[in-house]
Amino acid sequence: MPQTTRITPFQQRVYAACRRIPRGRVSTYRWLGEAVGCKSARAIGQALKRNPFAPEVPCHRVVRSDRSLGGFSGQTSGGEVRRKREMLRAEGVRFGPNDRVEESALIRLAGPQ
DNA sequence: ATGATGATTGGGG
DNA sequence: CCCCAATCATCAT
Repeated sequence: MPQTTRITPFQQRVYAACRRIPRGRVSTYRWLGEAVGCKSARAIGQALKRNPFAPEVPCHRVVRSDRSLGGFSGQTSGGEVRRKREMLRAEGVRFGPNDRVEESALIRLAGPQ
């Protein structure tokens, strides 16, 4: 059983960066990592997966580098991911062919370096 | 401390 | 499509 209540310093940094993604736009696991000084996009996914502040911390606005949706609510495919797409669409994010976020929706957050 | 596990990524076949 | 190595916070031993 994971300690779902414990928020690590790393998670705080990731959530703080995630909060800067405006409505109707999305960023990527990789860019979020750059904004926080972490070279592992997977580690970012780990933190977002344990996000207890959704949707206040908009973890649904983070997608893969190739602009495909990526995971949501602990799943990499299926109904949860489908809802992620719907939430984004409701916020005004446009989608191109085969569930790819439109390029114009991407936002690269400012970070260190 | 050591090993396994991911909401990843870029590269290769 | 599939497989692999690199990456690193977390979790289980």
